[in-house]
Amino acid sequence: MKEKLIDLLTKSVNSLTDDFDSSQMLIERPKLLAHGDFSTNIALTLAKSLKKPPREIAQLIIDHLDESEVFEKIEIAGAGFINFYLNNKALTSIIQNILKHQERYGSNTSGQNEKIQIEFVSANPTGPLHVGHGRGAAIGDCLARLFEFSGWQVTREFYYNDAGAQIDNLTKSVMARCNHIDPSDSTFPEDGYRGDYIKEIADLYLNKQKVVCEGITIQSNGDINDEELIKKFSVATLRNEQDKDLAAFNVKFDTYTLESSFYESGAIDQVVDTLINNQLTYTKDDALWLKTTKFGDDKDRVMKKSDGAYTYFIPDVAYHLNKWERGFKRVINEQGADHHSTINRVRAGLQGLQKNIPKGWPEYVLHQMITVMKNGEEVKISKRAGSYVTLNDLIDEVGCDATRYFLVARRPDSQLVFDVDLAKAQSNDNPVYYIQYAHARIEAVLNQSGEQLTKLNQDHGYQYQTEAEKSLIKKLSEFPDLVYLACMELAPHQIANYLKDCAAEFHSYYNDSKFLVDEKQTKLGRLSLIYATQQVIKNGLRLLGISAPNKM
RNA sequence: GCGCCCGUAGCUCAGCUGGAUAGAGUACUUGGCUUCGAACCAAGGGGUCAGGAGUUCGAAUCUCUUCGGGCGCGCCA
Repeated sequence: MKEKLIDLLTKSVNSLTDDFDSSQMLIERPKLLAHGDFSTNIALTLAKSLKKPPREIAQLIIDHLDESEVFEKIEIAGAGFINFYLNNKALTSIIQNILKHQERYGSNTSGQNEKIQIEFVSANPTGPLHVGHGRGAAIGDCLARLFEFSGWQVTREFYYNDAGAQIDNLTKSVMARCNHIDPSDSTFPEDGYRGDYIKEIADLYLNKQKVVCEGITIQSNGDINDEELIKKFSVATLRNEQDKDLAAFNVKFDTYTLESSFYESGAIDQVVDTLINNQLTYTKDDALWLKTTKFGDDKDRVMKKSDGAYTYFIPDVAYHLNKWERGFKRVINEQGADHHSTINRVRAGLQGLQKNIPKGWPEYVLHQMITVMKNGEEVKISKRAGSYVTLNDLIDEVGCDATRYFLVARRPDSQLVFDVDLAKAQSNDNPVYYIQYAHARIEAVLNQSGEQLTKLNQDHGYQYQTEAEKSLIKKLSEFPDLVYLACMELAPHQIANYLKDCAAEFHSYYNDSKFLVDEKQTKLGRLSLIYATQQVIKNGLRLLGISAPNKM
């Protein structure tokens, strides 16, 4: 529809002037129904070069427009906007188009089946997932769904930092608990993790339990001095916990990659050798440095510490090289904004390998921190202090659907305040129920209609004329564009907001019109509209990973 | 001090590549169920889009600047 309009307008304008850059032409969907179904500013942008008043140009464009069967009327408004109003045939075809494509309505093939990897959550296996990880999980998973819907071959990946200093801290913490050292005790490891879950792991270990992670069984022997075993046991236990939480959050991953695997495969040594060979390193203070400033970083970074261990970012570079070698031309990393400084380093390290990896690769979506409020006070999230708002708690108390909606409905880069009491107390006022209610309400009407649903996608000849009807149809027709945009802009929150608007249009229509009327044509016409609405809501909710219940 | 993000209604937040009268939820005040699901709808009040300057037909949106908040700036990840 839009393409057709662009085509018509371009032809018209070309007959008026040779000097026309079609990129200046903006076709939009006006917010107000009174401004039509489509609108263009073209006359305004041409005013200067043609040296004529915009409204006069607008009239000329309309005069030169090829007759189209799609529009009921075309008018000039305001400073020189041209507004297009769809006729009934076009409105009906929008509905029929939705009913024809069903669960594929809104999808597109812009991805051309290219591979894309989305890495998200990637929490360290040092504690349960908290609300911040939940935000990452919700955003990352919705992005993945958006890309799938846009014709991409998506791989969801989770990266475990199971090597490095934080794992040593974890191990020491569990060992301390095995020795019955309380976190308040002065001999408890200074950088240790103090949460109660550490004690639970220690108890399991002391009771000689076994833990199975990714098919590998780790059997505790209860030996409180077996550091290596305690490490493996703790990491495996926590990974299982995290996987369980994610499963409860309706998030699944295709692949898991372990930081330790790059040590074992020698990939890290290779990266270091390459960087040394490319003469991008130097030694200072007994440490090995990488000249990341050559690639836009604000200072050089230590690769290898004076004690011989690598800093975290070398494994990160090796990991991303691995992603590149796996053939992902697009990689999106979803992570918390507190990690934003790694972006430059990872990209710099990759450039330093001189393997023709694009400068802006990989892409990043950063979500801002969440302030958690409880009992009117801010809860500081700190794994080390053991104060927590776990994702698991939220799912238990607020529900998976509501939690997902809440965490994905805001722009990733807005700092959001998650008031736990409010989310619990007002769970019935959560917008997600408003949307689901629309879906269930339509289901109830369709059930009582006594009509075969397959009859609804035949031409019934009904005239859509009320504001509520036109406004709802317009909203439904925007869905495919919106999906495309949300995907391009890596902004899944737009889907959430759209669904709320869409549900509002429906509820408004519901109170405005009766569907189950005697007059057959009216009944079929209206039912097909709400049937299409239900389909769009269902498709949208699926993109958010939220259920679309028929009853609630 | 330097870098990134943000500042929109009392509160929580939308506002698409600059467009027409800046929107929604919540809270507050009213009205609407003997008939398709009231977890709903309709109406009302509530704004210096943090302040200032610039760019242009046109700015919440782009640029600069001041102020305010968050995050990062480690041989932690």
